[in-house]
Amino acid sequence: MRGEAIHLLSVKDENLKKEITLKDVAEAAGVSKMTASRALRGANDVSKVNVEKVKKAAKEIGYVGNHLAASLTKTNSNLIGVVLPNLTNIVFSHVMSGITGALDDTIFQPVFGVSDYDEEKEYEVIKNILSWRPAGLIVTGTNFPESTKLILRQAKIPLVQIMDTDGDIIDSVVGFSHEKAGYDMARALLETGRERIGFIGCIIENDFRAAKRKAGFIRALDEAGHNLVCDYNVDSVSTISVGRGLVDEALSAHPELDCIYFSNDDIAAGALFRCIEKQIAVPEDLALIGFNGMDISNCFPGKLGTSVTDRAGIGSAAAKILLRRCTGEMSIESEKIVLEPQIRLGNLLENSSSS
Amino acid sequence: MRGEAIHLLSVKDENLKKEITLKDVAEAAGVSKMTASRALRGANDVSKVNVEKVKKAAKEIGYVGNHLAASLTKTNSNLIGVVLPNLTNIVFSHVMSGITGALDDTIFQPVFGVSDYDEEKEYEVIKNILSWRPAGLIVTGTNFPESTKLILRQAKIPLVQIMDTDGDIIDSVVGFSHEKAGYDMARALLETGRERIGFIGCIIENDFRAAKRKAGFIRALDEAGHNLVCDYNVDSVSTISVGRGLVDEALSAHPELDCIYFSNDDIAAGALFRCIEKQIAVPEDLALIGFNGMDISNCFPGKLGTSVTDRAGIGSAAAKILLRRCTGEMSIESEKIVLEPQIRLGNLLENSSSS
DNA sequence: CTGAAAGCGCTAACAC
DNA sequence: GTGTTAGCGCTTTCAG
Repeated sequence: MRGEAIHLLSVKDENLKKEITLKDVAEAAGVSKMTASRALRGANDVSKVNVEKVKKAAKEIGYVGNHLAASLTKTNSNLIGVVLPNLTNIVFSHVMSGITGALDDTIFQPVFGVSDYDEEKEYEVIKNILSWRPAGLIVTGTNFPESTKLILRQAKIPLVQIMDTDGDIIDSVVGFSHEKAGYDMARALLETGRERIGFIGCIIENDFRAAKRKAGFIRALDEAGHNLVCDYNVDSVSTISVGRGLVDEALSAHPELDCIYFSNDDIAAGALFRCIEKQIAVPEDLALIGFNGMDISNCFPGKLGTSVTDRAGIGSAAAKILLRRCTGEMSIESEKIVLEPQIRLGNLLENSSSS
Repeated sequence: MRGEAIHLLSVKDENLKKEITLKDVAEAAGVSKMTASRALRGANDVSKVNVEKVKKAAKEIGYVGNHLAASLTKTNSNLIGVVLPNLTNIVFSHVMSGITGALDDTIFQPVFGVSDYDEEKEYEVIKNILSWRPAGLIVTGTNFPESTKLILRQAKIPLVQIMDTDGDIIDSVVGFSHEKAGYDMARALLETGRERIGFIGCIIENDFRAAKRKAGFIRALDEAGHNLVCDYNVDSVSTISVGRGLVDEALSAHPELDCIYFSNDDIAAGALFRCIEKQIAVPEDLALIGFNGMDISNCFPGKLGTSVTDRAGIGSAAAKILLRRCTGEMSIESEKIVLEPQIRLGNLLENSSSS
């Protein structure tokens, strides 16, 4: 019994002792902890001989630095917090991709949270991420409840809000006005002579940006003396099949439609697929307009209209702002970067009744 | 000069003093740091009165805990490392989504890294993430160079390899055999009577899984006494347009083709779009087979074949393994979870020459 | 149930 | 160039 207990103890001891620290590296290299520490980061004031010795020792004993401890000595860590509403929507994957791309080869690592378009959850996620004392934070959108804005401000770290420039801006922002994007597209469509325009969308609750595009779109129609011919909205995910179904419904209820504005490219593509089956000429008889300029918007080149957004560019620009503000002098001011979507109407331009 | 210096100092002091710590909470609540600490986590041995006092004080002074310091006292943090090859491919977004979903409402937060299918970079990313002393780690794939396997093993934390079950498994694994997936699909196609089968893929270097599917596919053809009629491979991203272009090329060079296997759904869909334009009957005259069962594989229901994979399920299962192993007794064993893809051939089944 | 002391692994600041 | 000292904010002992 006793022997076994001792054995267990020694095993446990071995596991605990396992953690290889800077001290071990220092001893193995025959220098002090400080010299080892300095040598392992970019050595400024360490002799070449010692740098070599330390790096060699570290590699040999398999030393893995402890960012936790290192960060504790500074006011914050080398983590960059990222809060996105969703990841199944590939738009945000592109954003995330832009962020990770910009953070490549830097000392920063993204810590990630998803809000699921839920304000409560978003608050909790942000709070949790702030507990890791990130050097900077990227959050999506400009519509936050007061409580969230409070902790964001109190964090006293560089903050970049992305995607949307319409609402409240706390610090820096990268994106564009979705209201304007919707407005501009409506103007462009009206210019091609289309007037009997409908809307079909998958705008889930709290997707403020899709709602803003729609609002801007309606505002432009209104200014031109038009209304939406029809207005369908479903709370769903499988957007291609939703587009297939709703375009059918819309066309039977409103055969006069000559254009439909969709909340995104997927649902517009779904509608196109259905129109191809029904042999409806797109865009000649019916223009279909999506949003984002994803790969799928080119499924049949020229057929779908869209606003091409630079998702990765937004993520990248946001991360770069943080890099500037976290590494450079703290004097760097807040920035506002607007990356306007590019309207692409394809064949619709060749078929405008005004030409 | 002197006055200014003092002023600057005092400003700096103010900023530094800014950090609100547990001590401040304790003082505000009139208890010791320890009582405050215990009260703020799930209090077991703290009087209800004190729990209330502490929580109230914390909220009032806007205290945000410091996970960095908390983690330093334990052997590792509440971070979960996640390393994926890529995020522009929506497959990995779905995986990530599954991971964050499973980590919701837990104390764990994902720390994220992208390898870009580059082994060097993957090694660096893993090493960097390990420096944050994560409680567990999720990595993609089963093909790692020796150096990477070494640090993975030395980390002594629960590890889950995802997506692929074919290669070297270090600890736990969630995914399926891509070799078998390719093999099974070829068998299924041969059973429908298709025999003049080609391959078109976007398999970038180090995308071991796509390569394994292709290898398994070829093995099944070989066993049945067949060869690939044609074999196109490009290193590109815009897969829809690649599919459009390559199917044209393949058909003019090999008009006898009755089936094409693609490396994924996007490129298969691109090919389908082109075939629709050319009025080629799919799948009657030409079967097109993708992989993953993404939304786009249903663009024209029944037309495309595919293997439906559960990406989110893989991410979720991997995260749950880590949760079990990080929170439960450490005695929990390694796990292997296989989530086989489901073959979906759509209209091809109704058109098989064997029926 | 509560508190005091010690220390997690590292680095800034100051000696030498 | 290099080493020593102190301490980041928290939690784990262990003593009340």
